[in-house]
Amino acid sequence: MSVRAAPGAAIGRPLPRAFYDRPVVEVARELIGCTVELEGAAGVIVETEAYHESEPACHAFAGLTPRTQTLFGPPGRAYVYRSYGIHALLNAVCEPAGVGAAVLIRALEPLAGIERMRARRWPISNRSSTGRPPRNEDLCSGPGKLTQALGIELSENGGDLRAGPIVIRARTSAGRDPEVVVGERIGITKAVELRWRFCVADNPNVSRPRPVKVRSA
DNA sequence: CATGGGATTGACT
DNA sequence: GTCAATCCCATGC
Repeated sequence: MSVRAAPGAAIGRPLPRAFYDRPVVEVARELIGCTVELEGAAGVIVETEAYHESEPACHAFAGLTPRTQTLFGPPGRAYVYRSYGIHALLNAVCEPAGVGAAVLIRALEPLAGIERMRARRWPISNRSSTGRPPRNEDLCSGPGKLTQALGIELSENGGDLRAGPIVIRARTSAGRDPEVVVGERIGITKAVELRWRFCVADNPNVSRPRPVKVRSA
């Protein structure tokens, strides 16, 4: 990246298409520390997983279908799909057009618009007299939670992650590189042995289960 | 057209 | 630890 964030800037410039036009596991590792934002709500990526058409856990494994069109499209777009009938999950499409691959964004550290996130995660209808507002580390600590917190809907599918509405920005040069650990992907039944999950070590916003093995990446 | 299975979460035993 | 909610879509008849 030739352009450096201005001094004091909280976040960097949007990641270029070329960033995503690379092997998906590499991109998953390097998205750690970047930021996701939508309409004033933003967070730092602390957990990702890679998916590639060559392995059966990836939706693109089934080939080009109406569902996987975005996955096989140009890199740098959002692939948003509904999971378990309830949650919208956010992915960043990677590798050249024609190759089905994406990085699942699994957890964020809330950075901006936090009260808005809390309101989305704790609507009036869900409040009981005994319940307490969710802690910050419960707002985005899972792929379904973070899309709810940011207000990401299925209509964002196919959107350009450089132009928005969802924007992913580069990590700033300020601060140390986070220590990243790798592990097996979560919630899948096929190709479970691939260690394509990347997490910031000891970050409370990472989803459960936390990686057992602590191998530095 | 009917069926079944999720890249999850939260409530409950 | 178990389990249901609920929608999209892939698959098969």
